[in-house]
Amino acid sequence: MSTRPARTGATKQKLFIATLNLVASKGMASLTVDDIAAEAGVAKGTVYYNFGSKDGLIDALLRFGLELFAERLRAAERATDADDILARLVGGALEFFAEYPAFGQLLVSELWRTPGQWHKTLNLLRDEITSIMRAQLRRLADLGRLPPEVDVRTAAGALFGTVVVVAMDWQVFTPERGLAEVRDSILLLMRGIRE
Amino acid sequence: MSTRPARTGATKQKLFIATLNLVASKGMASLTVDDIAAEAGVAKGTVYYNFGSKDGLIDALLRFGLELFAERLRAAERATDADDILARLVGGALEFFAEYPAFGQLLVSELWRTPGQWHKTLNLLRDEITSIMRAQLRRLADLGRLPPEVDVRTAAGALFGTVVVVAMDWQVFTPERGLAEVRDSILLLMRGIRE
DNA sequence: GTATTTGTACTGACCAGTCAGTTCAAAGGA
DNA sequence: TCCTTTGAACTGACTGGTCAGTACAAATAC
Repeated sequence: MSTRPARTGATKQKLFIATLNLVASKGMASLTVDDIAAEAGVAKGTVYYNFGSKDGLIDALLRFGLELFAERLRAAERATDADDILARLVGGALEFFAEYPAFGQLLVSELWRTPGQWHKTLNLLRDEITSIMRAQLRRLADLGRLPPEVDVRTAAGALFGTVVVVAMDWQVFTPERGLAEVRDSILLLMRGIRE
Repeated sequence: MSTRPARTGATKQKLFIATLNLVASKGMASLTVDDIAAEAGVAKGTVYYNFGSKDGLIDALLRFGLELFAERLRAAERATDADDILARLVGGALEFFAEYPAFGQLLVSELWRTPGQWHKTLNLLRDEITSIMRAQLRRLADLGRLPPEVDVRTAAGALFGTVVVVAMDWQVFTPERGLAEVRDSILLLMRGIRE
């Protein structure tokens, strides 16, 4: 292909990282384009050259991050048995949030916002995530590990909510806990509430 | 308590409702004091007379709403058996989100934001909510319905996350489903993933 | 007669987005 | 080899609008 998209990519990535850093330290509310540019060591105009608008930047960042997230989840597709499916779904999600905690924050604070310009993008990407989860839950159901009356869509939502909230709590309140420990708590819980 | 000046309460409530209406229709991002005052049919100065600042208004609204939420959850305290505990926790939460969907939106989009002025308030109130959940989950554990190795704190987080996400999805995507149906999906799911 | 509300006009900070100008590496002559 | 051109990438001072918060005198409740 073309000889050097490397340069373009570098600037965009610097801006992504700067944005995530600022979200982590100052929060989404006080995120200004001036700050992002300064943090990235780049002129404000560069942001507009590369992304067109602040919304464009956030939109691209969301796509970028959710693609990484989806990749982690797809690890579950390679699972061989039922226990492995759930363990990989939950573990993959936790891995992602451990690696990009600021992204979790960004995701959670934007996902259910009513009208933002990038709401459409988000719902699209959310569908991608939950469809991966739904597919794996359907496998679980086929293996007889999920009662047939359970609505897979609801289950996917519940799984997503559980993992996101537990991951955020983990990062914020008990970061000293290991990933495996947190993952196993969730798995144990999911198998543990019985009749 | 002191005899309540009904009038003050009325104005404050009008402002709460107006704020929730605007959050529902236009989102949190474009929420202005001028709009809120207009929506409530009140002068801008009145907002400042009653709440001191925009943050003061949001802060008070958050306290107000989370207190209502906590009340719904406390219904679980009156549960007699184990199944009833979970059903009331989940049902109470869903009831609340069905009645005040805008509040769910507000809650979710602000809860994990890093530094906002009212973040401290939110975490305080969040503790109130999860401590109610923790107490009930401990009861479940005492009744032998939760494996002793399950960390109650994690379980409370998971339950909270599940209910919030499922409730938001319900309101946004399938509002035609009945509350009982959604509640039962969640309960079924919680009891359904087995070894 | 005190507490609350109104209406209008104002200030000043803040910030997304613009744009005329700069930099520089590669392409293309001569 | 040296000059010229091209254009993509980048710069940062500037603009224009928005909005939280203020001021305050008059009106209206309680």
